[in-house]
Amino acid sequence: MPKPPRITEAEWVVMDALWRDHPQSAQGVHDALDPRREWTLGTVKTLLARLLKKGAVRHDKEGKRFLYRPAFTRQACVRAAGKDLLVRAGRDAESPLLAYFLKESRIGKDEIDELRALLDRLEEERG
Amino acid sequence: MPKPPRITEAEWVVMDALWRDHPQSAQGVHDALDPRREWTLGTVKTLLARLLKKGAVRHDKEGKRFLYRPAFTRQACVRAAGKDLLVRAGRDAESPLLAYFLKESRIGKDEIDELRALLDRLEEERG
DNA sequence: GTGTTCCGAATACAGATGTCATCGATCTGA
DNA sequence: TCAGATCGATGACATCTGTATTCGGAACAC
Repeated sequence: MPKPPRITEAEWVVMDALWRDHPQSAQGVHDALDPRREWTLGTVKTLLARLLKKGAVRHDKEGKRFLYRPAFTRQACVRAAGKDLLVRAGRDAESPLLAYFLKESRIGKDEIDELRALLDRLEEERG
Repeated sequence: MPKPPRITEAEWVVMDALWRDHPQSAQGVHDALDPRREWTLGTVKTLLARLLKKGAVRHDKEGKRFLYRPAFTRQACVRAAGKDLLVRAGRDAESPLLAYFLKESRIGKDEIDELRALLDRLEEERG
């Protein structure tokens, strides 16, 4: 199972559109973007081409054009990015980082329960 | 209270050395780096200059040379980087990201308890 | 005082990134 | 069959990043 490649900021925007809905044509991705981000179709095409080259998306021909789809789940990419951050930030930063994320995130009751269960399991493992 | 600027991967390495020990000269930072990262002194100087320009470090002259020190705490920079990631990854990714961090991080019992308390407080707030 | 050493400043340069425009092929409708 | 409308491919180009060198001056060593 290959690892997700590193995805740049602009590329995340395109991936996000594809995770929300796929397969999609370049035009479809462009249409799906928040219009406040005034990208031309050309920009979207370039990003798709780069994502294709680095293996983050796949495409199949459908008639005259291509339909794109993510090659990795959002979760896998998020994890890879998270790992990158952890490595950069260093051990000393883990706990504050977690606390920060907890406070900032909008998770609801279900997720809170899930995380609590996770903590219980963690505690058990680590003794 | 200014926000920490965005810090690139190579720059993190230099910041890490400064957070560990400061103020330090460019030479001192270079000496402090893991030697497996075979950077020349020149590379370190360039990175320090860039960090200075973007306001991530400050320096004071000490005789012939400069002594550098971080302009922001590690925590502040880590948080800024974490926020960046949250924004990029999108709402859907928050919970998996948290779960991943919990599993991957090496936090100990005390931190686990702290996080549990944080979850309790969160639940209360959100109802 | 002259050579040597160390420093910061400036410059270099390839590759990554953000953003677009152009081109040639193809499909579409009159 | 001919004018548009679309596509993907390719090129463009400024900025950012990673990595390193060169230069002119200050300090030190004799």
